[in-house]
Amino acid sequence: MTKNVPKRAWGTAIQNRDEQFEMKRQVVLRTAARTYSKRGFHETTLAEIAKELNISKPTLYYYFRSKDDILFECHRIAIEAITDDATPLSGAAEASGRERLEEFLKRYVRMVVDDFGTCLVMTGINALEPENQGTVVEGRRRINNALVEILEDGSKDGTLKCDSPKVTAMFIFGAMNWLPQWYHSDGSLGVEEVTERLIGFVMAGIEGSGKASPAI
Amino acid sequence: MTKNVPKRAWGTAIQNRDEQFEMKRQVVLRTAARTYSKRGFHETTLAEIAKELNISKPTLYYYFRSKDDILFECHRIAIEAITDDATPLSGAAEASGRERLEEFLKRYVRMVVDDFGTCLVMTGINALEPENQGTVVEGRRRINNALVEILEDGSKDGTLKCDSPKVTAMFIFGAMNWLPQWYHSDGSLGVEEVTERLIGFVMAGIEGSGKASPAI
DNA sequence: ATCTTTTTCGACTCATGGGTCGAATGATCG
DNA sequence: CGATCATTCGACCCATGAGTCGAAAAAGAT
Repeated sequence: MTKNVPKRAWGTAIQNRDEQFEMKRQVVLRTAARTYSKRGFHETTLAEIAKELNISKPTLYYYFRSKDDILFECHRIAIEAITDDATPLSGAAEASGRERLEEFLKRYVRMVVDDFGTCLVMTGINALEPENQGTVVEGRRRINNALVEILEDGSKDGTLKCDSPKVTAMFIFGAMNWLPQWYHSDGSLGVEEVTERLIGFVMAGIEGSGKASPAI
Repeated sequence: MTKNVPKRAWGTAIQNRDEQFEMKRQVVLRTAARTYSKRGFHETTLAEIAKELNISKPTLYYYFRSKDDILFECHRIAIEAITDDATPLSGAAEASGRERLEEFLKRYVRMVVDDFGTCLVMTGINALEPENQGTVVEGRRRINNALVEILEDGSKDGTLKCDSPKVTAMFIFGAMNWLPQWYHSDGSLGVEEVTERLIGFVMAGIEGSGKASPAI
């Protein structure tokens, strides 16, 4: 049952039809993700996206079923970028909690700073149709659990002193999900530096989120 | 030039017309803020809000100019809740940076957990008409600066060891602005407890956001 | 060159929901 | 008890933008 893969002239540099199709889809998605993030989903019209790409609105419908569909794909890509990576979500089992946490933070920041991640975080799920909402919520839940798990494991192996991992996880996600609101990769501040500072902030913060603060 | 304040029967318990008017406005705003937050601004129709209150859509227009206007008012109230409080935004001048930070966090959390604060954080500014957008952005900028200032002052007086206050401030706002996404005041976790943990997290985290994290 | 399939778009449809109008109802006052 | 003002709503208007259709152009295939 070997697939009938056609020999092609020009080698692999020049794409065949299917590749072109897929490529165009990707371009639409990136453009959409950026515009959705910048101007908001409902404020963005398909005509706008089409214009940006110098194509017509019906052409968009040749590649996607609906406006929601485009948004959903953006979300899916972002979630997949973390979920389906080579390494499992909660990191290599043999690594310490602290190491796995650092790795997780790096990956998440990388994701959230990218067009699709930014889109995931900045456009709510409200716009999605119910069925797709479920999928996205489920994906986010898994990412969520992964972090909580890491924090718990870190507490057990002693590399992270963290009681109330659930609450702490939320603080951490908050700090990261807010990134797209202020961080612009073309600014003077590099992603690496921000990531470093975030890691520092979180690592130190974890110790503090358990202790009661001094009496008021 | 004393204002002609009319004597009223029934004392102050029963409201006069102006008070009723204002009261009804408030009720609309609260309902709108909640619905906007829960379902999203664009997913919410005015008919819906009207129905929830057992009134008709045109009646809403007797109290507000437009759908945007309602949203704007919600944002305004939230911002005012912090900005126009008795104490100045950056806290009493004689207090230490650390004390002022704690106070700021408490006030901000209180605000963001309230209906209007939640609405401010969860509905983007994209929906607002340009002019109002400016006002809201300006308000948020001032709150932003207040926190940065506190962090800077804390570094100077030695009660907070924080270089890069701007980045740190963003982490902090992120952690707090994410609260409405997961925290529900009717759950088992009290606002006070969350606030305590947040303060702990932030206080400890600040120290860490300067230090470079250990090499990988 | 001609036939087939893929890709594109001009010109539509149409549901939705924000916003308006004028008339009806209710309160207040002299 | 009218006269006046505040409040409410049923019925309407209408701009907008998502989505469709059928036909034309482009790209391959034979």
